Amino acid sequence: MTTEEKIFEAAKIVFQKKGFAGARMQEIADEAGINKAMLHYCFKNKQSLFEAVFMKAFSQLAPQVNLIFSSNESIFNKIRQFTNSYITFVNEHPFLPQFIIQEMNNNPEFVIQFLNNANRPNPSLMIAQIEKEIAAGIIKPMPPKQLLMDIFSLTVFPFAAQTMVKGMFHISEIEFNQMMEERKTSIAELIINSIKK
Amino acid sequence: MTTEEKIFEAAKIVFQKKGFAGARMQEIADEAGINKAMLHYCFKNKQSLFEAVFMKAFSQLAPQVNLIFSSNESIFNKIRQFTNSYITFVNEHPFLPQFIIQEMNNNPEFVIQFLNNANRPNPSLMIAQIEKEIAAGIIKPMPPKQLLMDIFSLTVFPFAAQTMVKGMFHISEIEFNQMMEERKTSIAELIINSIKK
DNA sequence: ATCTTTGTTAACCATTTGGTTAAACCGTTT
DNA sequence: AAACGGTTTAACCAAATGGTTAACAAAGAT
Repeated sequence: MTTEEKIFEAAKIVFQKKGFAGARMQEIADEAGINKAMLHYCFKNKQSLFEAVFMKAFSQLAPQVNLIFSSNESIFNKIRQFTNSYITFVNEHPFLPQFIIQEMNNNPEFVIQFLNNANRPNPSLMIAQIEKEIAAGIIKPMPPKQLLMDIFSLTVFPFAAQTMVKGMFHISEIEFNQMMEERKTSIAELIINSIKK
Repeated sequence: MTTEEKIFEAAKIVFQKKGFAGARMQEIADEAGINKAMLHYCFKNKQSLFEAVFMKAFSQLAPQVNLIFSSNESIFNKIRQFTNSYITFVNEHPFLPQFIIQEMNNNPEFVIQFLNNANRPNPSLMIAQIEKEIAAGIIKPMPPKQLLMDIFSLTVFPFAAQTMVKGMFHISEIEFNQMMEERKTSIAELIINSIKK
């Protein structure tokens, strides 16, 4: 692993744990096991190091979302694929959703950047498909954006609110993961049942 | 409004916008229109000012959650009441959910404090009721915690991920609020439909 | 061998930031 | 009006923090 990679991995850990404002350059250096000056040798400054980490995180997650938006499957199968693949992915990167949501709320200017990102989540195709399937009488009439919001909510929220969920239900990491495993299919069936005519 | 109240309100605004680490005492003082030294005259330090704000926020939100947990209604009516009253409440405090989730993730030690809070959300009664109604054949068999997670996810997530949702759907504040208004009933019916035998 | 480029570090610097202090302000009491 | 108490402020301070510098090491290139 090159020094730059070591720094990047360390920055990922620290930024995801503390957020942009809470992260300390020294802590990142310690985590990477190198001198603080190296951070500025490899990356311009805190901001650009953060942006590198954030954009990488986002561009890992975005394609997962686009799976549901642009495949040729029926709505039902898209939903099944999405909940499954999204939860599988996030299980291996459990801090990504809360990290992205938090930093987007704190630095709304990022929203502009991510809207220009090449593989940004683009819901318009999916919305069109929903409208078509409603018109065809396959699913019940409903605002497409609400359906998308339902899917995202059920899938993403438990990860975003992980700490609180674990605390409130008194469950361990392992039990939490088991619940998420169950949700891979239960969420999809919940949604499908509710929209199927 | 007393000076202490002015400070508290200003702190609420700044902490909710920037988080604990991102907030600056000077910015809070400016927002309150008073001298920085007054902050330390009224509150011991940044940490204790933050805790006051956070605990107030939490103790405003927690009772809303307990509505669903401890009333004597049927599950169906509890769900209807909860989605409605929670969304109504959060519409007037739109930053509370993301604030609480964010700071809980960043300072997990708060989870301990909030678990000792008198009016903490305590799901055990609700879980017992769900189990009873399953046994009675009123609702379909399912893990009670999953049902609670579904309810929370659908209700809280759109607020917690507000900035991203607005950005992805290209919707304004007003359209967002309209969507949330619709969700007051649509979420409840979605859940009820899915669990009703 | 030595020159050059790249990688790495310890020490340093400027600014920001949370927090303090001592004096001023102001309404109330005497 | 003088003394007193709580309130408010300008100026100040020490520590933390992001960032820089200049020296040093390692590895190729000539």
